[in-house]
Amino acid sequence: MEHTLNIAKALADGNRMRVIVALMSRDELCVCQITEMLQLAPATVSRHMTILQNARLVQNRKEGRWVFYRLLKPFPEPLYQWLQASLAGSREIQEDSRQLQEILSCNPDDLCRRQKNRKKCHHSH
Amino acid sequence: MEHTLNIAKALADGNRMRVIVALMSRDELCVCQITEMLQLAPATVSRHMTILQNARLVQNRKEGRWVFYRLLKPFPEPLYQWLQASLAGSREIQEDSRQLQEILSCNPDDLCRRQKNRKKCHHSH
DNA sequence: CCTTTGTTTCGTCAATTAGCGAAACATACA
DNA sequence: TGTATGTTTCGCTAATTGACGAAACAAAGG
Repeated sequence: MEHTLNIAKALADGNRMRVIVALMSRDELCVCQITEMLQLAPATVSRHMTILQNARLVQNRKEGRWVFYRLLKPFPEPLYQWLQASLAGSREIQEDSRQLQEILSCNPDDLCRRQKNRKKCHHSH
Repeated sequence: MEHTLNIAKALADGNRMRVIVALMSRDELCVCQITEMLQLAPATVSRHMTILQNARLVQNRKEGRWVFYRLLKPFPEPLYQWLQASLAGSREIQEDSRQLQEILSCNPDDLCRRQKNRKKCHHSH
């Protein structure tokens, strides 16, 4: 039961659920892109991704300085269908999807620059 | 997303997952029977069942002093299939199933008497 | 009524978890 | 080799959660 329970625990967090659903239609996402979508500290995102990876829901691929995550294949089919059916109409998920289009339209470099600027901005407060 | 997340949270606990799986093959179970299976305090079991009910995974029916819980229909089909497939071979679940046969073989009265005896036994330590 | 009994609610405590910043790591590039 | 940059690990804090016992509730039966 342990593995099944780990999957349930991995999904029992709103941010992690958003990531999984995002990956269901996006093939792969870089950590910095996920960070942008969730609006969390990189350290926090990294921690979430580790939990998802330990639950064997995602896998990662390094490319230079970037780490890209994707769903681990084979992804449990019933789980996939459940999330798909349950969250298709969710406002938050749709908003994530819309924002991801924006995020993906610029390359990771620009994205990370944008994040750095935001950080500076926060410090000025 | 809130409802979907509530379901994931409801399943993200070993004891609650055991209850759901037990109800997948047992139609309905009394609180005292679930208490016997999980070996937890009645108050704790009641709390778990409330969480499952708020997630709309179970419903209850009162009969005299007893409260029987069953899966709420319609139970999300993909979720049902996922649990079925993932936990069919689980040692713990099989052990629960075996023990439930025992529990169900005596009527609730005897069961609760047994629980009371165990409680007295604990006090004597 | 009053007692018994099964369940739930409440209050509390210990354990777990999500979040962050700082520091460590790792990789590219000057 | 040194610096910049993306990611992860570590240490800590605040919030959440699971567990229990005591007390409240609800239903049956003397």
